[in-house]
Amino acid sequence: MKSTIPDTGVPITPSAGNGDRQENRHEPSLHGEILLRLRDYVVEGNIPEGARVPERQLCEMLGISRTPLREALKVLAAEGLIELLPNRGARVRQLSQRDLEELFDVMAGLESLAGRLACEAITDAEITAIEQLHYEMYGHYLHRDMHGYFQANQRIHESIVDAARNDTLKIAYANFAGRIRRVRYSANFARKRQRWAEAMREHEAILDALRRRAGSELSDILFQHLRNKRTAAIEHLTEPQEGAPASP
Amino acid sequence: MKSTIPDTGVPITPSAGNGDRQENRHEPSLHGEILLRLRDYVVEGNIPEGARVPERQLCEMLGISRTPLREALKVLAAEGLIELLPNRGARVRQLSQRDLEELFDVMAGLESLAGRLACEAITDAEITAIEQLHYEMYGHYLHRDMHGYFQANQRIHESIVDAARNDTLKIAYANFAGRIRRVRYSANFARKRQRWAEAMREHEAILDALRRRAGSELSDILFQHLRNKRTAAIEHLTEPQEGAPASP
DNA sequence: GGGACAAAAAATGAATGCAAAATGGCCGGC
DNA sequence: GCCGGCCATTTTGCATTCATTTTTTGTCCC
Repeated sequence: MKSTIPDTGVPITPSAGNGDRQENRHEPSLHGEILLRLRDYVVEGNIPEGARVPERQLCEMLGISRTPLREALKVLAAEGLIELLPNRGARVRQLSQRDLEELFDVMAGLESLAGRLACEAITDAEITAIEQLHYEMYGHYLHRDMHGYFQANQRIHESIVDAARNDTLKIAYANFAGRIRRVRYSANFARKRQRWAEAMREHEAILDALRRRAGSELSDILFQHLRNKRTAAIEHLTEPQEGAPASP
Repeated sequence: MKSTIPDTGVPITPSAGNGDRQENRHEPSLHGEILLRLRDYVVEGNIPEGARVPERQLCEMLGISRTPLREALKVLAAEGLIELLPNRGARVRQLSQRDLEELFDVMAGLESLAGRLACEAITDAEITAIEQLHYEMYGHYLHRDMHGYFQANQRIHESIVDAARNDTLKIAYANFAGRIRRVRYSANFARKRQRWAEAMREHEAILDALRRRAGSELSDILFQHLRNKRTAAIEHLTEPQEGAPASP
């Protein structure tokens, strides 16, 4: 069992992931490329939590020298994905339960904001598109298709963020979403039947408020929706035997 | 008029500023020290917007080599304070009006969230302390003491964020606050009499909702409060001749 | 005299080298 | 037999050096 990073030649996902971060619009620089690849690599959970990330190994793996790697590590540390212990290297950040609660709440706040802003500017066409996604998601729900449900769900929330017409918010949202991506996955997969139905009802309410452009109301609903997600996720973490994790 | 950074020996404020950023709890490392100093230096507006920040000059100024400086620059770029043009160095980021609007809205969302969370956990003592600050601020308002008013105002908003019991939110809030600090200053100093009175009324409503632990309501009020601030700030920027900027 | 091209100069991006601190193993002591 | 201190090795942090790109300047031609 490899407890650290494999040293095969350049195995990291070829940076085709998100691609729309802060300053990374067109990245010819080695440092930027490394940053994107490392971020994806960490976000996707390729390194166990709390594991040491030796610079040397990463350098060999990426085929670069330590300078650009260290620059990328500093940025990732600033983003909260890893932590740098003085003279003792970088570790993948361990998220305590408290950290997760905080992150979920911040995400809730950002989505809540997104909903409020979206009500100011969203077009009927965009709402129709979200309705489309909603029905799609409902289909996955009926078929008990967790994966499809999860993806449609993600796209709905992304659509709301997009409709907010605020790139700064979008970037911040993506940043925080990255930090809890692993947990969100497992939380969704571990969703119990009851919570699932509840989530569907909440999404109905979200759509309703969005149609009426009721910003303040939508803000409340989205916050509570994320709060409930948080509760489900934390419950899953503390009692993982209850919800049977789906075979991935 | 020095349009760039002075080259006197180590003139940057000696890092005694905030001190509670992300990973910077106890920073014996040179890179961390440089990061704090550079961040303060930029946030305080010592470099004109859009100005080139030559590495060489900064290195001489700080008495260090280029490696830790470049690491700090990458982090500042990730934070959105500066931007790195490929092969053409670092510039202080120019904030367009749209950028400012977006930033204010995100701040509004974070404060809105902070208010909501604060209602869940705030103690009577904390509310009393905020009331205290409120009366202090009111005194400054009566005496037309802009500076005192501004400081009390800041402390009230900080207190609400503290009461949210969410360090992740606090860090994000500080990060965004740093980006618009200069503008916030001038916006507050340019505040017209009418807006000032309005802000006081809004603060009354904030306190009222806080006392009643009305999270959802407080969330709305705080968002609108920041929205109004945003409007005032943008107006000031587009018609700077109306509000007479204070002497400093 | 003005504009375009080219070469020099400077600055950036990345790699390497060196000192200090940490990790791990070993030996001696209890 | 177990624990603590000491030394070798590894790793980190920073400085220095090398290569590439940009910018400037000088010159030539129109």
